[in-house]
Amino acid sequence: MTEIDDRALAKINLFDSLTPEEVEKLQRRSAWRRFVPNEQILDRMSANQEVFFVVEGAVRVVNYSLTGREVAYATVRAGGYFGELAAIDGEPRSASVVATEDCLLIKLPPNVFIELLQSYPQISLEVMRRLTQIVRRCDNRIMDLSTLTAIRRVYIELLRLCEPDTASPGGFIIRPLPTHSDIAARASTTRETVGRVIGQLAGDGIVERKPRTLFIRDRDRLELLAETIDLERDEELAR
Amino acid sequence: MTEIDDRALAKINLFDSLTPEEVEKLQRRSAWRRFVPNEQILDRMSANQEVFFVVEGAVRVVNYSLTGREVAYATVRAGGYFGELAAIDGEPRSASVVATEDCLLIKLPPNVFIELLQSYPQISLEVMRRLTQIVRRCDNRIMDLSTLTAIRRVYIELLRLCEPDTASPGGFIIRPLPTHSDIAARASTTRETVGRVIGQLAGDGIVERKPRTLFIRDRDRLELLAETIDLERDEELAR
DNA sequence: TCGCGGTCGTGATAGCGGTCACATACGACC
DNA sequence: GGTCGTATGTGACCGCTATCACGACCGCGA
Repeated sequence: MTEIDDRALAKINLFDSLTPEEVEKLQRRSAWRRFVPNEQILDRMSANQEVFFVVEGAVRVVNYSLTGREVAYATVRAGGYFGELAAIDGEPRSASVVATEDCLLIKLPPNVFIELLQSYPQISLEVMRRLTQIVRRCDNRIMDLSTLTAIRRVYIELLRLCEPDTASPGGFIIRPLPTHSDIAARASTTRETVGRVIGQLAGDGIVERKPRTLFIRDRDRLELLAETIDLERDEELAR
Repeated sequence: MTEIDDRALAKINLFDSLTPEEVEKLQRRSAWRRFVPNEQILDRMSANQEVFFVVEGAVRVVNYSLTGREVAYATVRAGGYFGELAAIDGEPRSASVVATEDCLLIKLPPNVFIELLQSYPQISLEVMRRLTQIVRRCDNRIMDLSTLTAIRRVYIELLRLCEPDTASPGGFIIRPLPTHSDIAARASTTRETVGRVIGQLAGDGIVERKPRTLFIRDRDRLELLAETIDLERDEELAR
C-alpha cells in the first residue's frame, strides 16, 4: 500500500557491513510486499529462487506430511532472512513459509543475491555461518528424534521457549504461550501429548497454567526431567 | 609412514577451480595422516577447528546418545571433506567422525580454510552449495522421523542403498550389504527391526538374502511399500 | 445473547516397535 | 579344526504414544 523506507534493508543484520549507499543500491534491485498472518509466502517444491528479508513481523518455516501433520523447522523474525537455500543451489524450495504476524518482506532476485555473495566475502562468510547454525540445529533435532521419547522432547521445547520472568526474579515464563498444536509441531508429536505433559507438570507443581501464559515454577526440576537418563522412573515410583 | 603425493589435494573436488600451483601452495600449509578402520578421527564436542579432506578411503559421521544408541548422519568418501562447520563458526565439533576404511586424510588449519574462502568466491560458493545440500538432507530426515514409521524408514534406506545390478539387467542389488546395525543407525531404529523388515521382504519375495549381499527382486513393489499412504494395510490383509 | 470456530483437557484403545533373550551362522585367526 | 567375537534370525513382552472421541471453555462477531 504505502511506500516503504528506501533504506529498510539496512535493518537486516546480514547487511551490517554495507555502507548506506550500498544498501540503497541493493534495495533498488529489490521488491517489497506485506503479508497478513497465516498468509502463505513460499510453497515447498515450487521452483522460484528469490531470497526474502524480514523487515517487520515474523514467519514460520514449516512442512506438511501427506497425512496433514505439520512439522515446524524454524521461525524467522525481523532482521533475518530465508529462501537462501534455493538461491544458492537452484533446487526447488525445501519447505513452505507462512506469515505468523503482519509482516513486511523484501525480496531479492537470486542472481542479485549471488552477485552479492561473490562481491562481499564478509557477507558470504556470514551466510555460511548461518547455514552452519542451521545444520547444527538440524543435527540436534535428528538426535532428539532418534533417541528421546515424545514426552522428553516436549520438556526440551518448553525449556527452549521459556524466558526469565521480569515480574518474579528467578522465575521463568512462557508468554505468549504458543498453541499446543504449535508446540507439538516443533517437538514432532501431537497436540494431545503436549496437553498431557503440561497437565502432568502442572499437577506436580512444576508449571502453572494461566491464560496465554505458562509459568515455570521449578525450572531446575524440569531440566532434570528433560536430561535424566532413566532416573525419573524412580522418581515416578516415589511420588 | 611413506610420503604422499605433493598434489594429493588436487583429488579433492572442492579445489577443481584452483591451478596446480595454487593446490601445491595450499598443501604446503597442510598436514596429512592415515587412519585405520574404526579409528576415531573427530570427537563430538571437542574444540579444534581443522578441516579434513578425504584423499583415500571413507569416513562415517556419527553421534552416540547417552544410552549408546548410534545415529549415523553421513558418509564422506574420497574427494570430499568434513569438519567445515567448526572451521566456519568456531563452535565445538557437532559430531564424531570414524574411519570406515583405511584412509588418507589431509588436514587444513581453520585460518587457512577461511582465507581460502575469502580469496576464492568460487570455492566459497561451492562450500555454500554443500552446506545447503546438507540442510536439505537434514530437513528430509526430520520429516521422515516425524511422520513415518520405523519400518517405512527402513524401506526408504534400502531404496537409497540399492544400485542397478550389473549382472542382471533391470535388477537391483545392495553389495556390500552394510550390517543391520549400520542400516539401523541411518534409519534411526534398531538392529532387530531392520532384521525383521528384511525377513518380511524376503518372505514376500521382494528381496533375496545372500551373504554380504541383498538382491532387490521387485524394486517397484518396495517403492510402493515405502510411499503408500495407508494402502499397504489393505495389502497386508489381502495376503 | 447466542452461536460458532478454535483451543484445551482428558479418557480409552490399540498397535508399533524397542527391549530382552537366545539360538545360529559366519569368519578370522591361531 | 577349534574357538571366539561379531552378525543374524526370530519369539515374547509391553510401554509409549498416536488416534479417536467428547465435553468444556474462550473470544468474537452477529
